[in-house]
Amino acid sequence: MISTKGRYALRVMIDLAKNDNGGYIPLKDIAARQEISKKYLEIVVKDMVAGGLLVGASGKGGGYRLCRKPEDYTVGEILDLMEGSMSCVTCLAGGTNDCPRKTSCPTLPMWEEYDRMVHNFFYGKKLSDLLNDPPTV
Amino acid sequence: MISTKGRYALRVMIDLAKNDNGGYIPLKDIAARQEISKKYLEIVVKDMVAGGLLVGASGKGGGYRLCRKPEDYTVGEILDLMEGSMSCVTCLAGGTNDCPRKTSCPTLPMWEEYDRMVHNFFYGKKLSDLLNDPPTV
DNA sequence: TATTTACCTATCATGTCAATAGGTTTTTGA
DNA sequence: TCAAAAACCTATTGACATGATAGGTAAATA
Repeated sequence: MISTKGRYALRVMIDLAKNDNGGYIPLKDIAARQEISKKYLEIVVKDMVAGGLLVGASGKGGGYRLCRKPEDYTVGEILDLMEGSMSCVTCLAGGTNDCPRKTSCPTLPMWEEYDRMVHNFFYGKKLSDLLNDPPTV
Repeated sequence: MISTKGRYALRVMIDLAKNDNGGYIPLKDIAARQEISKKYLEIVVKDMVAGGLLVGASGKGGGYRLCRKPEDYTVGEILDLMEGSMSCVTCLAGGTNDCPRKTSCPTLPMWEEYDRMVHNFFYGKKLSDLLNDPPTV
C-alpha cells in the first residue's frame, strides 16, 4: 500500500510542475492548493530535498522548485525514495534476502516476478505522464 | 506489502496440497513442517475456513483439507481473502471511491491501471503453479 | 471415556502512520 | 536596517494494525 508520503510527494511534484513560474514556490501555496496540512508537508518535502528531487530556498521569496524537467523524473524513483521499500514481502525488502527458507521456498519466484513487474510499471511512468488532466469518466 | 497472514495462508495451502493423503491433516503437523506458531496459524486457518478455502474437522483424526483441486484455486482469491484489500491506495480500497478529488486527480488513472495489473497477475496464478520445486539458482 | 483435535475470546507488545507543536535559522525586500 | 517570510529542525502524540500469546470450550473418534 502506497502511504500518504508517497502520494503527497507525487502531488507536490505535479503541483510544482503545473505551477512552474521559473522561481521558487512557497510550501504554503502548495499546501493550500492541495489541501494538505503544511506542517505535514514539511516532513515530506524535507525527504524530497534530501533525496535530490527538489531544491529548497530559505528566506523571503524562497520556496521549492523542481531541479529537472518533468520528463526526467520517473514515478518509480519518487515512490522508492518516499516509501523506503516497494517490495511486497519482507524477504525481498532489505538488500539481502536472509530468509532461511529461500532456497526451498515455493512462493519466492512468484514474489520476485511480482516485484519486477511493479518496478517496471512505476519506472516506466514519467512525471510528465501525470500532467495531463485525467479523462472525464 | 503482503502480510504474514497472506503468506502463511499460501504456505498452508501448499503444504496441504503437497501432503494430501485423502484425509484430514492436523494443524500441529502443518505448523511443525512450516515452522510457524500453531497458535497463530489457528487464527489464519480460521479465516480460511470461513472464506471457503479449507474444510476443518474436529476431534481425533480431524484436521484440515483442501475442498477443491489445486488448479481450481487462484493465488488472487487467497490473498484477497486474507489481506482484506489488495489496493495500493486508500481511495480504491473500499468498494466506493468517495475521494472528493477523484474527478480531477491526476494520479488516479495510474493507480487504477496498477490495481488492474496486480489483480490480473495474482488471479492468473493458480495454487497448482506453486507446487513444483523452485529452480535452484 | 480419554485423547485428540478444531474452535473461541481475550489480551498484549511493538511498530508505523499521519499529524501536530513549537521553535531556530536564513534570506529578502521595503 | 530590520521585520516579515520562508525553509528547516526536533520532539511528541494518538490511532491503528500487526504478529503473536494465553487459556479455555466443544466435538469426535479410536
